[in-house]
Amino acid sequence: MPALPLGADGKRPVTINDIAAATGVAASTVSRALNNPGRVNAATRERIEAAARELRYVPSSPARALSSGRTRAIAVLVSDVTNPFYFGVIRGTQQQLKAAGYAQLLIDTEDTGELEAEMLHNMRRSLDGAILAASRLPDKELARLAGDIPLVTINRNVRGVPSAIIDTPAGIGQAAEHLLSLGHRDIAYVSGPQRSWPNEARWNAMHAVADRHRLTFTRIGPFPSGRGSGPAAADALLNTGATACIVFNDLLAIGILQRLRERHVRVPEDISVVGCDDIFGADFCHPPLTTLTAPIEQAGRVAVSMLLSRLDRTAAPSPTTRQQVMLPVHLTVRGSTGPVPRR
Amino acid sequence: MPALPLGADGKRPVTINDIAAATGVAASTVSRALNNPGRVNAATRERIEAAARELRYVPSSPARALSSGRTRAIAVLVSDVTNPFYFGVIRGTQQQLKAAGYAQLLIDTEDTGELEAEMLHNMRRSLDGAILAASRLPDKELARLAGDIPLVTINRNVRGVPSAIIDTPAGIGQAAEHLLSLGHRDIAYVSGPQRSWPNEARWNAMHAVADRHRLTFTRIGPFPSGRGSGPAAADALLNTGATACIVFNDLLAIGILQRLRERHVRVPEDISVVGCDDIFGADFCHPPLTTLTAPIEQAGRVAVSMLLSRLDRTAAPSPTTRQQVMLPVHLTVRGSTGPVPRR
DNA sequence: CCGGTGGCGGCAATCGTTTGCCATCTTTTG
DNA sequence: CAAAAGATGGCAAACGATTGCCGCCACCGG
Repeated sequence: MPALPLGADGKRPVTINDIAAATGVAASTVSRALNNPGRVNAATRERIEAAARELRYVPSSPARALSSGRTRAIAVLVSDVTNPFYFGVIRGTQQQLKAAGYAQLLIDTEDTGELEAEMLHNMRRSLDGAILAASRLPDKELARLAGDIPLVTINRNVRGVPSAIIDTPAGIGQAAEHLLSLGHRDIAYVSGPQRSWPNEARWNAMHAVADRHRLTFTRIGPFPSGRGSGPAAADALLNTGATACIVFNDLLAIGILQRLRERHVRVPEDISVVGCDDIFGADFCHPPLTTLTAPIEQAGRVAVSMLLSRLDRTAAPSPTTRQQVMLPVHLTVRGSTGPVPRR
Repeated sequence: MPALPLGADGKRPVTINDIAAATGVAASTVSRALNNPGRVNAATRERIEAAARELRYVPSSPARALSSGRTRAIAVLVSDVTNPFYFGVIRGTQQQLKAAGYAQLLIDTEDTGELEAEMLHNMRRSLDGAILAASRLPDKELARLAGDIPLVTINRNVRGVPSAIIDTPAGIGQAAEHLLSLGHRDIAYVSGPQRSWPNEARWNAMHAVADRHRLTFTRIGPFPSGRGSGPAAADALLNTGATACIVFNDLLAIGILQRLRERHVRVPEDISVVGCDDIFGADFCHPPLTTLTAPIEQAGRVAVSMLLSRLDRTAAPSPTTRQQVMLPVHLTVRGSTGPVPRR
């Protein structure tokens, strides 16, 4: 006999066969009664269901996965579980997955593309699909992996891979207008990680605004997107002489705020700071951060919906579901932005 | 034929049999070569390994789980994924699990004991064990579940269930002494959720300090442990006339800080506030929060180690591993505490 | 009265591994 | 040199479900 049953308390877990024996039907009938109700007589089905309840039967997901090929597990890959941005993603996906009866496997890729690809490849067999929040993988490899296993990305636009995109670039427009209306002309973009797709998109959006107003915005960075990069970023920022900045994300912005405070640069009197995402903490840091509020949880939910709808569909291409869902953001003005300082 | 293989791109996933065929040995030998290297001749093993690499073989975890009874998956149950306290837990467990080759299943119990018990029961078959961070279950039921499936708790002391305990109560002593030395005599404890075990432990510790100094501390609450409870808690706090408080956790403390600010009560000039846990944000809220710094990630890592060591051990009771690991905390003094106001 | 049809249930194969047991061959030992 | 012991590999039975296919029975229409 292989490994002893989990319980350790002697009783072997209840299987479909126990129910079959208890009700005097075949195991196959039990399986059908439980999964495919229409296929079996109402009376026997009820007897079976009663027995199942009685014996506290719980189906074995490995066994089910083995024979059906579906594991009812979805992986959610984030580049760093401690980044509060992902809290929203985790929560949103968790909610929707639970509602659909799927398990959520959380994977931290530690910001490296190799680990990401490797984990994905290794778990391929035990997953029905995966959601990639902030993938660091090159487009090509991403497309290849999407052939291996159903994928949905968040904030990453790759041809052939469905995705939920938070339209922060559009918000950048609002943020820039906000700063311009306050009189700022020298605005800097504080860049996040180099391989990050949203990072490029945000800078492009800023650049477009600059062009429209016949201005030139500067860009500094790249910086890793943690609070730890705050000091370096803040110092670089001060060097540019800009009176305002838009920062890749709130985490970095908060780090900058802290450093500016240390250096006795007043925010917003001396310099205005705008973040992106509106993460936990953006409202109670000091000063409270003006930021682009992103519907992060919603993005998680949408990503799950897209993935599940792709799984249900029996390999039909289905033109009904969109391949890209764009989610709007809005500017939330708090205390970190103000009028341009007079020279 | 049941459900089509995942790939959708035609190629059936590589199995152990493909390797067997490629190398001219039996499937069982392949299995042994890969899992039990000593059991098979070095030369053939190498041939097998080469073939496995060549074919990019990845074992099917469901199949493995089915026959071996072990899934190599561990659930981590938290009561609310958005509570930053759990970020540390999630990260700590994630690290250690990944290192040991286990998958992490994250489950949000939404703060209800029923859901917690139900999820645990339903997933029992597909898990090797579970880590309960902040269980809301009664001791008795917890002990029962521990018979079903290997369990380790964090911050919860139940006879027979191993646990990693963060010794916040000891820290409470430090915090209280800190406040006493600043001249405070009227100190309140702002209570967290009623069913929370650490909550009681913290209050008991405070009570003990009060007794030692022949003082009486007041207790207000219970409050749900979110920032949303801040206003109610702050208002109740002001009613007590206390000049300082120790709050169940940082999240609630930050909520209180915000409300006090709204009501133009100055911190720490009018009232001092101490939190617990030192979560993300405690250092950059306003004013920065004096708090008990808890080794949360470490708790997660320790919990995983305890669990895994229990799993490895072939059902031996093993007196070597401790059943309780106590982790020390320390007081981190920041800006939210100061001398007692003069009347 | 007979063939067709549909409802219902059982049989058995299958999913991909692990593992107990046995067969063979090689070594060691007394 | 025979017998015991060890090394190595194969066979086949699990593990617990799902599902294609077949058989039985009842009912229906012509």
